[in-house]
Amino acid sequence: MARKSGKQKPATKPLRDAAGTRARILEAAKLRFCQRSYEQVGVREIAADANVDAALVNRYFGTKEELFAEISKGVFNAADFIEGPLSGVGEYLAQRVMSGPERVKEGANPFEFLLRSAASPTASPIIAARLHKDFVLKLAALIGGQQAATRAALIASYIIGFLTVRIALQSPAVLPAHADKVVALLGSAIQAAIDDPG
Amino acid sequence: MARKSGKQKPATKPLRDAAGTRARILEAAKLRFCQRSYEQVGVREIAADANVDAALVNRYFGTKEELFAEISKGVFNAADFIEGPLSGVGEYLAQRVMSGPERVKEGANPFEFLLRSAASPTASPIIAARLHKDFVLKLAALIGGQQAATRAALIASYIIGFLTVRIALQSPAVLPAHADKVVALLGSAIQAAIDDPG
DNA sequence: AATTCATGTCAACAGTCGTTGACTTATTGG
DNA sequence: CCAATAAGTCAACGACTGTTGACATGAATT
Repeated sequence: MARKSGKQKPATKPLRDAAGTRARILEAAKLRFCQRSYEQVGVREIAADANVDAALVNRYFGTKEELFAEISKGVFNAADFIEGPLSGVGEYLAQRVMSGPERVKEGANPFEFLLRSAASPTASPIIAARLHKDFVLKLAALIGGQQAATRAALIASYIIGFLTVRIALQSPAVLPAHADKVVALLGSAIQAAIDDPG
Repeated sequence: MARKSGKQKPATKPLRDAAGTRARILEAAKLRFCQRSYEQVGVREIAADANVDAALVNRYFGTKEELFAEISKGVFNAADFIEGPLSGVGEYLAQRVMSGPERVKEGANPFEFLLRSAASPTASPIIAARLHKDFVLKLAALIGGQQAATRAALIASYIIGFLTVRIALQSPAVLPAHADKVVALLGSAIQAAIDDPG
């Protein structure tokens, strides 16, 4: 019953699947880079999570830096954050950011990925380019108006700062108990940057 | 003329001055920790800046972590940030943060020190405790009202996020050319957290 | 002046890191 | 069925790190 007898797809899954292991390495690395900084995530650690040898990581991606750059490509997705009319985006983003940490599923919060390695000399230029191209400019196009990129960057900075205080520093002043106040203030700050006439 | 002949103070400065070298190490370390993260600042590097041997650093401060903790004691000073009536604090802080990076003199921006090592597993608990005790709680006492600590932590998060985008990521969207817009939006966001009735 | 103690220097240990080359094993094509 | 190639493993290199103990040298006290 459990054994498939179909002829098209191989019944016995191949012990060696390049695309599969490559995907496993990518997934394991993404999770790790969302937890710790670029320097503090080791290739041996990533390899162990993906159940492969450490040498395979370099074999597939060249260097650790290239692996990081590969992951950063798919991390930011402005469309995933902005949906619906612009009027309620501030509160929506604030709520989503406030209730963030427990949602560590397949997606893996882009801003968590960012803030972990924002201070890394190797990783920060890579991250900065992604933030600008894949978030700031896209969000700027959505909100429009004068100096839209500057306003969009400010929105990104609000989110990054809050997640730094909440996740990295684990400040007791922004626990879930204070979610209402946080969402109200952070949400209106974001909304102010969106609605600003320029 | 140049040589002092007083008897009280030694005219020839001693080649070996424990307090002096200790201070030089502390100063050199503070500057380095404001530039890079805890892990990426080496004790040999600090020692070279202070013109001493690397072993002396451990001799004076025990471990690198204890040295970091020692520095973090004097970094935050809420009174240094908040001055005058509360009505103009938002814009004042925003302006100060916007024109920050070039002011790398003796003071060394506390938030620069913070954001560099916010993602370090070793340093972040130390920093988090200082931020809470020496900034959030003190600022909360100043602004008053309900949930003052939460509002103060939000103010800290705005500053941290902006400096992360501005200094660590060097975003082209928040260059000095856009200072007016940045100060207006960031300033009113901070002011909103201050004036909030609770 | 001689001894004692603080101050500074040197070399080395033990560990981790990214990376690489040689080797083994499985899969596929002829 | 055998050879060729892809996929995976293993061990090791070289460079770095924080830390420590033994040693040298300055200053200060008796």
